[in-house]
Amino acid sequence: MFFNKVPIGSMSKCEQCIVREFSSLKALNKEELLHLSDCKESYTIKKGEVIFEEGDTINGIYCIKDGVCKMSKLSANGKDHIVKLISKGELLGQRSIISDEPVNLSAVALEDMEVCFIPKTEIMGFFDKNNQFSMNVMKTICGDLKEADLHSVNMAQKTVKERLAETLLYLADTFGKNEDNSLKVQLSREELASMIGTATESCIRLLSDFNKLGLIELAGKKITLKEIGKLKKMAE
Amino acid sequence: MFFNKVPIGSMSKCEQCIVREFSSLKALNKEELLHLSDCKESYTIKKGEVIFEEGDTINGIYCIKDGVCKMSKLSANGKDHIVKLISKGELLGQRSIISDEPVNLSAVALEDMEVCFIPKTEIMGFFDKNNQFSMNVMKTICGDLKEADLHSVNMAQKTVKERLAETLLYLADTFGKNEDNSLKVQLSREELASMIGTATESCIRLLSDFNKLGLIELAGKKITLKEIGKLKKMAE
DNA sequence: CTTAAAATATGACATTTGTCATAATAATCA
DNA sequence: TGATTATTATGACAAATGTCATATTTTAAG
Repeated sequence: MFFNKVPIGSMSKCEQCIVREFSSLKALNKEELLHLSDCKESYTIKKGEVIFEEGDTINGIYCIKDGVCKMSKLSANGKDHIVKLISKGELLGQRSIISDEPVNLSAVALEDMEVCFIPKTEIMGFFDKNNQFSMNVMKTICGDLKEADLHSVNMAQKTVKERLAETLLYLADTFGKNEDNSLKVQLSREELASMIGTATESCIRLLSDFNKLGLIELAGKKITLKEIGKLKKMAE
Repeated sequence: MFFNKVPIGSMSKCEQCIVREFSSLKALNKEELLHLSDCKESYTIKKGEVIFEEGDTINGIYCIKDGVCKMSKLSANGKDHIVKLISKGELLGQRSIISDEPVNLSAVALEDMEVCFIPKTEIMGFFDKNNQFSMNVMKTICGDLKEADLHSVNMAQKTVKERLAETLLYLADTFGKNEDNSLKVQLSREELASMIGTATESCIRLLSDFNKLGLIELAGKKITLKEIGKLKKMAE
């Protein structure tokens, strides 16, 4: 890993970290948090940097303090497929650590990020001693599983147009909008296509159609949703 | 639930149940198994019967002693999509119990089944007191999650032909073959189509093509894989 | 066994989506 | 800034897939 390690001086104490409250880590007690502060490492990751790649063995999990990254998988035909986006407050790499297997997805920063790396030994200790933490992790993974099942049904049953509408709404709901009302996460057309599982040209074409229909507004990379209701109907 | 409850006399003790060894329940100790024997209920389920339906609240999990069932989800367009098949040795409903939510998939028997119902309270007790059990469940769900992610990538990136080849191989690998070498699990064309996410006609047509190419052999509902190697290549 | 119903099969055609070519625009860098 | 490259956009066409119609076969029911 070649990230910028944030110097000691600016390292925040886990106890005071708000982000922690949004993840399974909220179950940790004072003592555990103090210990965690000592062994975690803070990193800044620049847009486009790879956190880990499919097949890598990781030795801990990443707690995302800020920013968004894409989780993708290389398909047999050589195309990258974005399986999901992960953002502030989520943990990265839990599955790999629990299964004791290499990661099955690649993680790449979509914008500048701040993350904390928590060593595997530490996590395993929490599993061992803190039942609530284990339950939290289990619930998170169960939520992920539900999402994933729903996702494959959508991929299998919905048209590209429906999937595009749905994805745009998801991006707006999950990552919010800028002051000018445009989507906060900026994806290239290629990335968007790779999320909905279609060719880049098809994605561009449909965006163009949506634009002409007045459902969205395109301005360079910026996408603004204009007719949420109609988009919802379109996503079925 | 309206299954046939197997009378006390024929109820097997969990301690002697071999199937248990294949699931997370293998972590249970003697004492826990004795307690489990007392509170579990055995059922036989006939082919086609519904174990639970999407949205149902279940009050425990099912341990599958024998048989195969399909887990499906209704998509917005009204079509049923089969997300996965579950068979002997697997637990049904873990996600729902852990998340404390209704089930998100329906479970329907594809053949006659034997299952044991284990009440939620019992499971929660195991989570509380038996760390190894919790870890086993976590690992199982992590495996499911990995599968599910791979599944959506396949749905998104592969052609119907590739998905059909892949699914046939999966059925052979996972559920085995009869003495005549035909696939053990018998799915209707409609069900097969619903697994690979395509129209029934398209599925039939492709099976027909595979047949003409000598890759498989069709005899009524029976499907026999003749050219595993070529099918693997086809599935990419 | 006969008949009705369901499942499987096939053809014809429309629609969706992918691919390749090329143009227009935006971003990057010397 | 100007040149170069990457991204976005659009057209033309081919390939894949869905839909509807209609046989044919299999299964179930009486």
